[in-house]
Order: sequence, then structure tokens, then C-alpha cells
Amino acid sequence: MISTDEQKVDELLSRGVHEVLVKEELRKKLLSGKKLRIKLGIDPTSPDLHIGRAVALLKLRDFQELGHQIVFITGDFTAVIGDTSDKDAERPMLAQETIEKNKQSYFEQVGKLINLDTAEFRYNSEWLGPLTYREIGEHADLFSVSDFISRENIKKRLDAGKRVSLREILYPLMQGYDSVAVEADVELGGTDQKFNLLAGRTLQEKYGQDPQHVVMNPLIEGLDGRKMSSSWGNTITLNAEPNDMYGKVMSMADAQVGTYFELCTRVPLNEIPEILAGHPKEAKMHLAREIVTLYHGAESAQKAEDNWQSTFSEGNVPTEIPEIQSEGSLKDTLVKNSIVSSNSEFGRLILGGAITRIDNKNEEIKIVSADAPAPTGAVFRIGKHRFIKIK
RNA sequence: GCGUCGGUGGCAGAGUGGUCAAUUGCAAUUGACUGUAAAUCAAUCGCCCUUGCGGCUACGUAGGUUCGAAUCCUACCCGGCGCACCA
Repeated sequence: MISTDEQKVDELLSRGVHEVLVKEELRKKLLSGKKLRIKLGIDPTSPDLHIGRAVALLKLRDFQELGHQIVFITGDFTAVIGDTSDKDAERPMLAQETIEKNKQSYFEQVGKLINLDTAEFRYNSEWLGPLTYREIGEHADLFSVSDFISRENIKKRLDAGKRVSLREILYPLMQGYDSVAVEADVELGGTDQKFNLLAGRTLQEKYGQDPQHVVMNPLIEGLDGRKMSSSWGNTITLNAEPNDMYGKVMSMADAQVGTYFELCTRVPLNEIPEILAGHPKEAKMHLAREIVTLYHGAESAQKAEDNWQSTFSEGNVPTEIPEIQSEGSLKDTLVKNSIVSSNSEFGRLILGGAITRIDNKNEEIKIVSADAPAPTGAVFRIGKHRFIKIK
């Protein structure tokens, strides 16, 4: 059964949505009670999905909850080509084995948000692989070169004298053909994907299908307010441990909280202003709780909150501390266990007063000697939030 | 293919024969401050050690010139731009 609740449909088309093409038409379809096929594709370029992806995934879930057929495509084929939409640099072609590895962890992570039993999972190598050169040529004929070079991110690179490979230009054709292959009625994606999403419409028309509707979500900014990017470490991965995830949310810039509430949680929209009106720290804690609950359940979220409160707010030692094997001196122990990147780095930390030993009365003693020992059972704190126990 | 400019640390980008492990900015790490942050201030930011005006390795790759090279020469590899036919 398809829900045609008008209020729900309207929220579906507005919450965390930047633009819908073509909105009125899609609204009508949704209200008609027809079961629609909703496509979302993600390329397995990294083993971890991050919270930026959750915006579209949650939207996918919204559609699923209304009873529509969702189709999740793992872009194992497109990952090789590399999308340029959100990049200002050329993306390397990924090795096949990296992709194999990455795609395995996708079910697990996606499964945290959507109901796997009714979802359709596909790999785009299934239909992209068998395409012939002739077919690709026909697809390519549908677009003009100026379509591509006028795209902002491509233009920027060209203007900056950077290289743009022809292979990258093929990308939208492939994503677009995905829509043909799965006969999508709707495709979800970030605003950065607009060109690719529209390519789907063009290709579908060529194949005599009704062009898909497109629901675009805004791109959320990273924790520090800059563009979200895995290489900047300003994001949260969906499979992060509860404590880690909670802490990451808490390290977010205040200005992001409202956006994250709207896009990355399903806290009712009308409750959000009130939450934001309170103390910023409280609001952020609320957000952290919501997000951890989404991926790990309420119980884990509570635990993570208690843990965070205790370690960061009250400065206590956390209850669970990772243990590492002693290698004699503290320096060797930390370096060999990759806690610290090099002996030189260790020396710097000592000089900076970053390493302390925590005794059994929870008192901290600063380590000042570069060849301090690492006795079994000792607990050390490195920097603000890294704790290590010696096995 | 020809011409031309270029390839420097995580990135951007200085440096054109010696004091360059390499200016500067961003990012990062640590300390102080705080509401967790942010902002701000301070320190650090190739590796190794017996921490010294110490050693080693690094400026696309391989050689060469030189007392001495990121800097000069040669070859090669890679990239940008221009040229190419007709006008």
C-alpha cells in the first residue's frame, strides 16, 4: 500500500530538499497512489559512507516508508571512471580490488537506515559492462561538448590550466544509463549531481521511458563548516563506533547544528527551533544523541553520551580504554603500535606536555622524560582525547 | 608531431649555484582559554640518534658539470597552453 498522506508527501518533497524537478508533476504522481521506483546510486570509492550520504539515504528511506520501491545502486562500474561533480581535482581510477572491498561494507552501512528486505540492490556493472562501443557512441551523441565544458567545476579546472580527461566526461552518461536500466521514476542525489541526474532524463527519453524526476538535497558542510571531505577528516562515517560518533558530532561548529538536525535526523521539524533556542551545548548533545541513535540505537546513544559527559565535560578517564602491547619504553610502545607516527613526533609530544600518566587515584602526572617506561596496567593520555592502556 | 611553459614538502606556492630540511599561506599536532567546539594566543610541523651550529634522506626520473645543485647541462617521463587542414 502506498501512503498518499498529503502532509507526508509535502514534507517528503521539502525537508532536506534543495530542488525537485519537476515538482508539481512528481507531487501528483506521489498522491496518485502509484508505486514508484526510487533510485539512489553511490560509488564504492571509499569503504565508509559518511554522514553527507545520509541526507540522501534518509530521503530514500522516507520514500520507502511511504511504500515506494527503492533501488539502491552500488556503482562498482562507475567507481572506476570517477565522478567529477564535486571535485576540483581529477580523480584517480580505482583498482578493481579496492572497489570489491569497499562494496562489501555498503550493505551493512546502508542497512542501518533503510529496510533491506524490500529494497532492491543492484550493481551497475551488470548493465554498464556489456554496453558496446556503438551504444556508448549513441549515448554520447545526445550531448554536446559545450554542455560539459560549461559545467562550473569543469570550467574552473580548465580555466586554471588543469587537466580534464575525456574519461571523466563519460561519467554522466553512465550514471544516466543506470536510470534507464532500472527504469527509475525518481532519482535522488546532491545538488552537485544535477548534471548527472539530468543526463538520466535525456537517456531515458531516448529509450522511450518517461524521464525520471529528480530530488536534489543540499550538500551539508563538514563538521568544521568547510566543504565536507574525507581527506579533511571533517566528516562522520556511518559505521563509526558510538563513542566516536558522539564525540564527532560534539566537535561540530555551532553554526552547523540546525542544518544537521534538519538533514541528518528525523526529529520533527516543528521541534527543531525550540531545541536550537536552548544552550548551544545542550542542542549539540541532543543532536549527537539523535544521530547515534539512528545508527546504533537509543541505548548505545545514552552510553556514548554518559561517556562523553564524563571524559570531556568532567575530565574523567573513560571506562573503556583501548589496550596495547608494551614494547618496553613508552616511546617504542606508542610508535610501534602506531599511536604516534614517529620517534620525532613522540619527542614533540613530550616537549609539548601532551602525554600524561593517570595513576589509580585518577591523578594525572605529566611525562617529561623521553625514555619513560610503559609498565603493564599503566594508563596514559595522549593529547586531549586519546587514552591508552598498557597490556 | 612541432613550439612553448612547467613538474618543490598533505595542498597551494616562493626559491634560480653555498647559511635550504627549503620563505609564506592553508591544513595538521600540542599547550592555554572555553560550553564540547569555534575564535584567539603560543609552540611544533622530513626521518634518526648519544639533541649537536649532529647524521641521513628529500625539490618528476636517470646521469653529468662543480669544492658545493632544488637551482646549471643532457636524456627521459609527466602535465598545461599554442600550432596543425581551410582561411
